[in-house]
Amino acid sequence: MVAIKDALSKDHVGKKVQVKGWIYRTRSSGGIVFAVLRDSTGIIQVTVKKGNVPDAEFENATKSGIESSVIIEGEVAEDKRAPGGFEIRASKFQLVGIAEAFPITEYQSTELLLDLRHLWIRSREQTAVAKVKAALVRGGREWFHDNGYVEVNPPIVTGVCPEDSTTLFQMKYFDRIAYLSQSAQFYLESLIFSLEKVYAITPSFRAEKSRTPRHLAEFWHMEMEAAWLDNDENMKVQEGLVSAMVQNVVAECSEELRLLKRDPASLKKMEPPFDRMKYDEAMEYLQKKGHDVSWGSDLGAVEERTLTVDRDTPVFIVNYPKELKPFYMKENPEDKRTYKNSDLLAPEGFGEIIGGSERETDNNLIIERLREKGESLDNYQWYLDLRKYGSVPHSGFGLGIERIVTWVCKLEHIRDAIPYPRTVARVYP
RNA sequence: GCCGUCGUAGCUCAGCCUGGUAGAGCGUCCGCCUGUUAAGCGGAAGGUCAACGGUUCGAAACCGUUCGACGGCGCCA
Repeated sequence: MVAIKDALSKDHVGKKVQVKGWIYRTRSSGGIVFAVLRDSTGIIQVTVKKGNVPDAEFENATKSGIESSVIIEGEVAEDKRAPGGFEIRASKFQLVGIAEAFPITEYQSTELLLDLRHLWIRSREQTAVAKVKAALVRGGREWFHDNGYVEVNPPIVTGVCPEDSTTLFQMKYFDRIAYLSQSAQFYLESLIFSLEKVYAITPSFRAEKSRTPRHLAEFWHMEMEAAWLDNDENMKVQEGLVSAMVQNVVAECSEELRLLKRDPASLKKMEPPFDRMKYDEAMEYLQKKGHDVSWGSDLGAVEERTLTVDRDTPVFIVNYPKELKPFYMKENPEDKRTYKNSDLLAPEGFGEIIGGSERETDNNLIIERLREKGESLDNYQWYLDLRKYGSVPHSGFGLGIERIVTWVCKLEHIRDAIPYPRTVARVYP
């Protein structure tokens, strides 16, 4: 058995091969059937001529529609008339599983593709995205490993979360209520006191009723937390990690990038350091560009686009006003109106992929901020404990894996960065 | 939560404004075709026009309500 990608080469010309796959396109012309065969590695045209295979097999070839699974044996030939320049001239056509009329045809609506997601994920684009995503994650894991980070497994079912409690998914947990995790941050913070440098890759859940091309209710979260790390060092970790992830895609996914129409040269530029822009500078820049913003304004989708649309590498926006960010961030001693934090925005208008900060170590400040928000301290006792027993300066961040996939694959919508996107309107299939 | 668009054949859509017996392309089925490129030619089947209510002699069309989907904003990663 030969992978289709490998059959498409001069090495195999004149040789007999066996390939297994699914029919991607098919046309017949009386005594000859042209079937384009797809496997996980690529596509190749197969020609089945009457007389070259047993009559019963030829009959099967004429009636096998798109997505029928087949095993083909035949000789590889170079032929300009074949898509891709090579074809297999079948001497055996074994129909394994005949396909009913495939519901996804030339013209498709977004709605249909979402309803038939379990079939649409067979598409070449979805396959390429899945491979790029795997390469990104593997690149990230290797970078963490090479830099002394330990992968840990925080809980998904939790009693308390770092974000706004109105956006938590509630679940019945025996005879009480629990929540699906929005972030592993607090648990990672607890683990740095022994492991010092940790990371986790987990699903995170947000019950935000967001209807945007950047939001999922369930997304994969790559989070890191490290002791003895300040916010500047935190940004160095982020740019090192993101660069390594992207470079791994460049190294391993040239075919997928071609299919996705993403120029690898544009990704090769992702090398540290990334630009840093203070929040104040971002505001000035936006005002110059005609945005109606002032100090204290949040950066919305439109603002992020303006900040990144003309860039070809990511940019950190540093030191946001406190009121725009959560309570656990470290106050910036140089401007007490702000935190020691950063958001990393992907270039070309894609926007935020990472949010990170140095963490507040002063329990009094944390308690004060929680009280201002009207939070019950009871839920946070264990978190406050972390500052009581040998507290250290530390920082961390969360990276949205589907966000980075969307950017690297140049996708129009984040839902195509995951096989089964979970959004307000979709939990099926 | 807010703003917008849409729902007609298996799929993609036209028809709606200006009410009068439901259309096209693709797919499917049948026939022809030994070099097609999501081929070509001929034929056939296929519709409770999202649902409910109203206006009207007459509603896919006009009005209302509901449901569903999609696009955008906010929130975030």
